[in-house]
Amino acid sequence: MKTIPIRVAWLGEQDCRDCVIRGSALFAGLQEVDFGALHQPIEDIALQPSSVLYRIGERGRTVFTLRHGLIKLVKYLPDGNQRIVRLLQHSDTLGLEALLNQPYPHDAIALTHCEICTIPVSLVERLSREQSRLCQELMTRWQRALAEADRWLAEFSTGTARQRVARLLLWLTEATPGQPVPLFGREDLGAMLGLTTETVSRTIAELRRTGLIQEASHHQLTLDQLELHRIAEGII
Amino acid sequence: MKTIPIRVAWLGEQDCRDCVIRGSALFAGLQEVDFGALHQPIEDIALQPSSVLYRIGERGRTVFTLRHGLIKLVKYLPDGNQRIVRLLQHSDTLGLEALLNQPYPHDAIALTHCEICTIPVSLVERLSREQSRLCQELMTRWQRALAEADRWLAEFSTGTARQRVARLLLWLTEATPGQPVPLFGREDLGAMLGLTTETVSRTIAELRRTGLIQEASHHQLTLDQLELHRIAEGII
DNA sequence: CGCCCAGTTGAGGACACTCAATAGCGGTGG
DNA sequence: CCACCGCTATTGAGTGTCCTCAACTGGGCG
Repeated sequence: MKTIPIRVAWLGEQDCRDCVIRGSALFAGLQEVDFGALHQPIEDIALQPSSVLYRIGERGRTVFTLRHGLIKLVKYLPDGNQRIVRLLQHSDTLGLEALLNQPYPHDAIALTHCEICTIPVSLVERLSREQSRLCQELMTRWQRALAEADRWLAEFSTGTARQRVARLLLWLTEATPGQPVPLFGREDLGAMLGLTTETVSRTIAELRRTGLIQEASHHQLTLDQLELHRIAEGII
Repeated sequence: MKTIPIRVAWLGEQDCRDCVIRGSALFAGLQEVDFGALHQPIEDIALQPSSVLYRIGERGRTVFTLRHGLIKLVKYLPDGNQRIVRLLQHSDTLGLEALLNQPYPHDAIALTHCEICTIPVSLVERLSREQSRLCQELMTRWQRALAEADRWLAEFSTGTARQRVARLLLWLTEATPGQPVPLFGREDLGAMLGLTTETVSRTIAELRRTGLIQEASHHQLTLDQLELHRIAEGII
């Protein structure tokens, strides 16, 4: 795992510079937080594309918040195939399982350049003993993950290849409306959508030919959202 | 919603008779629990097959624990199709979203006869303010739901129809090993596996013809687990 | 410059979907 | 008790989509 220490930062923070402790999402609203006496410091690390944050089965003592970038959570099927179960974006939390002393249930692998806060479980445990408000915040994180999981099951596992690709592209714009959308490797796209790389390739080629997507710059797409929506919903 | 009040019971309880408060899973380990002054009582209700516990979008003030039976969580796609996102079994928790003042994100509908505990959110909120241990229990519930969701995404949305059906049947035996497995309507099975009713029907007919499943009694199957495992993993 | 990997494209076939007709089951009423 | 109805499950034929296997292309990098 290639990590580059940068600076101290916190869960769900919008901007890093003035973020120290107070403004944080997870720790927001807590009074009298004592951050002293940590065995393990909180830090902010950077990951290159395709580097591994953690592996399935590892028992970490760390929870992560994604400050910037995209991370894939990967599961492996008995037949050796892999399936990308979810993508995490800005301000999402990873590795909550560590709070329950459970091994991580996926591989977490960077898809783009990522900046990630590492929070020691011990800190969360200590604070949650004193501050019941933290419990609410944590549950919100769990809930968000579950809602995403359900959505992936419904949207990216049903319908034709065209529909699934369209839905995924639209999903990617949601986080950053108006911005161009990063395009991933065909293999990753296939693993997200339950399709083969060839099918994804063909589908994207066709969308490009009909002008619904255009390569603005290197691996950056601009979308015809209206038409893609119609495809996603099966109108076309 | 057809409900039949039965008796007071608690989250995750194994047996109802001697369950009052102490032995409960969610409330286990809490000291000095004061159950007085509840606006809304805790009760145990029963549901008939295909009756609705709650609907998507409703804002309930209740969390549920399934004591007995099977419940499907249903999502609806933009194109009108429905997808069963998860099945809940004995001792699973439903409606945790109510704790966060969120609307329920699915329809919850009974597949079999069900017995369900209803727990007012107000009680959980009050207790979690005092007892940090409850937070841990709640997170465990969230984690369990998320793990199931991920599993459904991996197992029931990839592979051939044969594989998916085999995996689902095996999943159903896990909760009650050795016991016969209930067989649902083909439409429900299709919605669980992302297949059409016809495909499910054909697949099950073929499994029955080859003797891998046998109808022990009315809608109760006995399985050739060994062979089904081989199918599930794509060895056949 | 040439290698290597990722993406594209093609041909053929397998699988699941669609539409449609039939069979089976359970309930109701004569 | 049987006849009839309605619903669900089954089965069939034909089609379409996606998968498989394989060849080819092109860009990035040593």
